[in-house]
Amino acid sequence: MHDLRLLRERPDALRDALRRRGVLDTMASTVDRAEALERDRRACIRAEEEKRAAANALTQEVRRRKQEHVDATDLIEQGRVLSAELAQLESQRAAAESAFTALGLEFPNITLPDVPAGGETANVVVRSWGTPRPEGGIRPHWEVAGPEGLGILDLARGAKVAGSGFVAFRGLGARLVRSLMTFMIDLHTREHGYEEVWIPFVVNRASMTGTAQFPKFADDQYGIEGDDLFLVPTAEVPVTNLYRDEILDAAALPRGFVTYSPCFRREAGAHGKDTRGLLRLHQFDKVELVRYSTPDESPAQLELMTGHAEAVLQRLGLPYRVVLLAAGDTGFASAKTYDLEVWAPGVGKWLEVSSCSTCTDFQARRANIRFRPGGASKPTFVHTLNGSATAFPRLIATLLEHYQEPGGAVRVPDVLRPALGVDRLG
RNA sequence: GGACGGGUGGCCGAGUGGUUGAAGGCACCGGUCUCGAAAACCGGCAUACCGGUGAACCCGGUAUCGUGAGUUCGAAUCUCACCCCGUCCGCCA
Repeated sequence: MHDLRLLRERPDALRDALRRRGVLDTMASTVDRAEALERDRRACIRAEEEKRAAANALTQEVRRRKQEHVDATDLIEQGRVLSAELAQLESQRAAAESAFTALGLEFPNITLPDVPAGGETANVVVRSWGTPRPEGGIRPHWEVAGPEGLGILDLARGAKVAGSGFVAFRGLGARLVRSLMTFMIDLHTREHGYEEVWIPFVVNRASMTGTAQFPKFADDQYGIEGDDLFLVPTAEVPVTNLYRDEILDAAALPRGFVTYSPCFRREAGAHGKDTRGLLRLHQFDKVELVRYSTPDESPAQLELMTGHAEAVLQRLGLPYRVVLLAAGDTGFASAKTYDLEVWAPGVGKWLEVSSCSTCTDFQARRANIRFRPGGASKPTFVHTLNGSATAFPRLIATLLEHYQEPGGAVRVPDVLRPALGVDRLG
């Protein structure tokens, strides 16, 4: 959600932002309707407040007469009429208001000026690190990890107990997951200054709306039967909502939180696309970074946080590239996003293992997260940022492929050896 | 899940139908006093929205006492539903 005054004061700027995302055509009528509703809403407010002022004055007069023991039945009758008219206006305004608010939630964030316009093809590789390993002779991770190979990944039994898109890690595979969690959280707390948090893995509707999964992406979420609760699609939701409806201490900004969580996604509409092995799951694990910042500092904070995510890949020795997403490929809540992609020589593709975004004040408005700049002045919205650092399954896939040896064994990077207890798999 | 108690401004805490946006206290800000500080005293101290020439300042209006709905000319105060907190019971990792 933006400052909805934008709609009133600079509708062209809003239209331009939608054009850069390539959604202006589909949203044009939404903009028009929102503008009309906003006019209605304000007209209603004026009329209603005028009438209410009259009703309040009348009430005072009734009270005065009663104190003086003068008959007030005529005024009470007038009040009754006013009150009925008021109820009429109120419901009219409430209708316009809720329609307007609902529409407001449909608008994506406005991308920053340095984000290229256009769709996926306009994405820009801004830098890369390490040397991608050539594809020749490297088997895809699902072959080396499966029951015929290392036996650390059990796709069939994961599917049996839950369904396709759910996996079981076994033995050193399970231990690898646990090692990654420890490695990443330790890195971010000890070297990057993040506060570690452990959070609920289910959230309520308000939290989902705060970070903008709702209402637009409700179909992608798992809901819990009988309760108005939802499995977290990313730890960004509970962590960003930790400070919903609060005013933060300006002196404590910027600040960062790191957490582990499983992530649950229905992936509605993504069936059949890159679904082999660990490429796309309904449940996966991830270490997530969330930062709160003042508006001034947030662009630099995005660079900083992206660097923190990159550090994970560098420590693991995995070649990667940093991609600045074009406006049309940038997530709904994000104003600017860098994807981190690691080369997977077995699959022969760059795999996205991290997505680092600044949501500017978009989520902060929805979730009402503010800070008081310079002591006494009015509270303003913080900027929220989030980034995976990193997601496990695709990272495991690239580890299994990048460090694969001719016989199918896999070398373990140094940083994981202490926690894993071995220096090679197989 | 059951029973009872409770949710009032940054905090504590009065207030059971009518100048109550809300007593009092604390905290905070400004001032007087003081060499300075403390104490004391004086004053200030919510937010959002609508409008007054779409700035700042100021002025008028409206809303807000957990949330929503209802009763009433009028609701912090009465009714209902829901949410949250506490205590006890049950159940349970």
